[in-house]
Amino acid sequence: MVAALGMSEREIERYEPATIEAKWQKYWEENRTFAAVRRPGHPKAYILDMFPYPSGAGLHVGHPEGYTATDIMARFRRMNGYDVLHPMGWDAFGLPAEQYAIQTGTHPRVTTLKNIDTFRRQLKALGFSYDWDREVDTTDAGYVKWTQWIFLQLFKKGLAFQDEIPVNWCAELGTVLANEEVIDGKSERGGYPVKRVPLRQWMLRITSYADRLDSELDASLDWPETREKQRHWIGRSEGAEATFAVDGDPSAKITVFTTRVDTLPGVSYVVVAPEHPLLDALTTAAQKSAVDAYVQVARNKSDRDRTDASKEKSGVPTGSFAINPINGDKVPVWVADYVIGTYGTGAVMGVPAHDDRDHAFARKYGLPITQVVSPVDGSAIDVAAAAFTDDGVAFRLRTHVAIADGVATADVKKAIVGYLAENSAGKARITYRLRDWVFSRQRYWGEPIPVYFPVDAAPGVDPRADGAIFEVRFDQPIAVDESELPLKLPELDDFKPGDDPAGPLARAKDWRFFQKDGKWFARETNTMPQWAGSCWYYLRFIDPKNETEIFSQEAYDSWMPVDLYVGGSEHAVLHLLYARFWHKALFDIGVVKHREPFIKLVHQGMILGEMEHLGFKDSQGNFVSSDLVVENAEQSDTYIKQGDPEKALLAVVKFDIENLEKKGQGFVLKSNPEIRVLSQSQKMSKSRGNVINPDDIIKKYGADALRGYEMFMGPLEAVKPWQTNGVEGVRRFLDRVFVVGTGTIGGDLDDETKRLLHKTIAKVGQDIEAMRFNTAISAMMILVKHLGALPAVPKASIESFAQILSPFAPHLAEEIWERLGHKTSIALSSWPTHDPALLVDAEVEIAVQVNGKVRAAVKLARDASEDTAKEKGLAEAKVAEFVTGKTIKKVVYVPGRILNFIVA
RNA sequence: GGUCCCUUGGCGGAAUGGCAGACGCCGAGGAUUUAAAAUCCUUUGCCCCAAAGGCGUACGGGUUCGAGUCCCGUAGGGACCA
Repeated sequence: MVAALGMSEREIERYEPATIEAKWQKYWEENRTFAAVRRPGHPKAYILDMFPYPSGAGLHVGHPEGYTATDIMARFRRMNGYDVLHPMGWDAFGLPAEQYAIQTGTHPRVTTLKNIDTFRRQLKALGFSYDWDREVDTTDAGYVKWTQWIFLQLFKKGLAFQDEIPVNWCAELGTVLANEEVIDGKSERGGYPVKRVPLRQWMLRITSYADRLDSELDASLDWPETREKQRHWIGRSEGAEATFAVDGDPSAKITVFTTRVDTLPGVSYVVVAPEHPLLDALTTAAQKSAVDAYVQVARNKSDRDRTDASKEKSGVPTGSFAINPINGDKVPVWVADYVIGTYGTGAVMGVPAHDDRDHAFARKYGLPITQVVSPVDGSAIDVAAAAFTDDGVAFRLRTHVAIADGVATADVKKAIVGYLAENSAGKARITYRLRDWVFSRQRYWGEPIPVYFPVDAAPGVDPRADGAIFEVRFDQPIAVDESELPLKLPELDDFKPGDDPAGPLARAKDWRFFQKDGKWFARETNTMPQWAGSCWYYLRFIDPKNETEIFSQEAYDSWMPVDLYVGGSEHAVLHLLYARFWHKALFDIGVVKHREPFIKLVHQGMILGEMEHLGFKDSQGNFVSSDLVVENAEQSDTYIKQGDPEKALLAVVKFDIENLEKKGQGFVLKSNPEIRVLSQSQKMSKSRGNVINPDDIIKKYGADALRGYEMFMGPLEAVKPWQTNGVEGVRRFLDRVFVVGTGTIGGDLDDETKRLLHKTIAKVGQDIEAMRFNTAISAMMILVKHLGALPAVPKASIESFAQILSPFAPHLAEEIWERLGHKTSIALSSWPTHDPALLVDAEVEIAVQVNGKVRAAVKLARDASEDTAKEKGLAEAKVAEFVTGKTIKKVVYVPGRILNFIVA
């Protein structure tokens, strides 16, 4: 090919990404090429990445995946005349810097700033078109000020409040964790044990937004399945409350919540939670010791353990009886820990015939099981054997209000709710699974909560003195005045949490206590969780340096809402739900003008390590087929033989693909086809040693190659295994681009090249629009191969090609663009136009089938008539062979697509 | 256990219901080279020496002139929830 370009005599210049990339990164920075500027009359695009936590490990290959995708979108929009806001910043509060501080004494700020520098350098090396002048850092005082300001707005609206609640206290981490940060009784981060203890906490009343967080997740948002995940998390359920009178105690009433109020006539017992306020009153003298003992045990179990469907349910009778409001039945009242005190009403009705959990409970304790719902055929069911939990029709109801057999479940519900409402014994009610958000952390490295409390002490007592006697009036919180924000963290030498749940800030006495008008006050010593800063950073990017307002109205109107938001699906529920909650609260006080912040959401799929083939050997050195091997539950990445009582660890042997062959769905050893191996790609992790460092890839292949490969791997949303060979493939493509783009330029555009060029321009544009980057790259590869085969590359074709390449491989595209004689950045050029007339070929090749089997292909005018097509099709020898001597029963002809002869 | 998603060559993946496997990787053969690397060309789903032909999108059914694509069921995998 080089010879074809007439360059064999000359010194051949090699594509050197290191030189080109550094040159253009410097150019963009010096020229502020990507400054976000709003021009009248232009559309806008706010294209946002989930900003990273700047960890000490630096960038991993997952970051450039989503970041390249948004960069392509941003560059594409700019070339199409949009004003683009494409910013980057740092979610920089968080535990690792603080843990490091505890171990080494290095201030978290020092660690954080160092890590940010690393991340910034790495991101700049990838050539992303961020407006770096808008960088935000959640730990920066200028940012913390507005995080605290939002907290104060929530506080003033009654959305931030204190509560003494049983929380997940992790002594090792020295902090309280949110329910979602606790997995199987251990902390998500670190795996330390978590205990339930009552503690004063700041809470955010997210539940008061539950209905809107659910209902406003509507079709106007272009979101993936994440929408459903959030719906499940919020867990709206329509049901009813029913109030049971307590037999012999006119003052006591037990209200239960149920989604199956139609089964109220089938209640055999009522259960209250161990935390239920009436429990003491309900417990008879005879049952007191049993109930007390039961409550004692239940107290230390987590909600998750208590409600785990796979665990056996337990309970104790209270000795009292309740009156069923629908039929006057007397049923026993039990206490059981599968009912959670803070959920619903803290009490449920037991209908063993129609609920699996109640069924198991009734069988265990010998409670009656009465069928009140049947399938639509009205049949009796053996409910003693299993619960019938489907909707159906009424079955032999005994109720104060007459309901005939055969009435549908939905109508039974209405009739019963109607009766309950009329008799003040219940009503329809909607509940949510969503809980209020525990918002305080007993840590140092977070935003101080801008609240203080009066201190009660004898006159002259200084609460800072050792042994001083005083009381902090936590019941009288006072908001820090907005003019005093930001409330900065005190300097500490010792960041250890200690065993005081008040947190390390409690030790900074000169910071914590202050005098005003001669009276002592104490600051809140809890800090905010890491979520706080990320709840609103997208709002700060629009006006990041504003010191007097959170942002200006002009900036808001210029850029909001976010048009495209790309990030990992691990944030599908929490971050995105919290951010939506804050946004709605800000909407209600008129700070923002849109109900939802993120119009379109995309999750990039995780990049896994390279595929591995693992064989297993037992202690005798014999291979064990992988279908007889299971992962050892006690230690990840270790394996044991299925059903081995000794749980002896198997030796793991990595195999090269050369030693394996395909059999069925997997691979077996060539040397012994009975032995299957485990073929898998795993998450990248230090311990597995399969981590790919982007710096190494850039050094060896260039940033453009890394960007291109990550986009070429497959669909953005898919989980994909890394293949370093694939990077080499993309690098070869870029090498060819360089040769073509710097070779002999000239000559006229022939018709075939012209058509291919226009088709490619159109396809790449459409593919970018739909974020199908892999197929866009494939189309460009085809074009480059064609251009490379020409004796000289027509200037118009290489110019347009450089432009469509530029969102993907911006450095190389700029270099070619400049060598073609352009003085301004290709990033500021206009996306090339294509002629739609050139996209459709006048003549097309279509397949000719006989009985659905392809026998030949014919060239036909796109709009050829059926008669012409038939004639041409039958003229093909292969077609004739299969048609001759048979009757043509039918001809299917779809112009430009298919010709099918149906013969008998 | 529930909900949702997925399953296409040796690998990553393409395919508005219309010629399955585009593009890339790996492999094979060739050119170039003193030799190698790099590069370029050819080839590359399976069966069959080859051709002709047949078989092929996890498996079993169905709808359709035509199914990777739509419907039902089964198996396997993943995510979230419990």
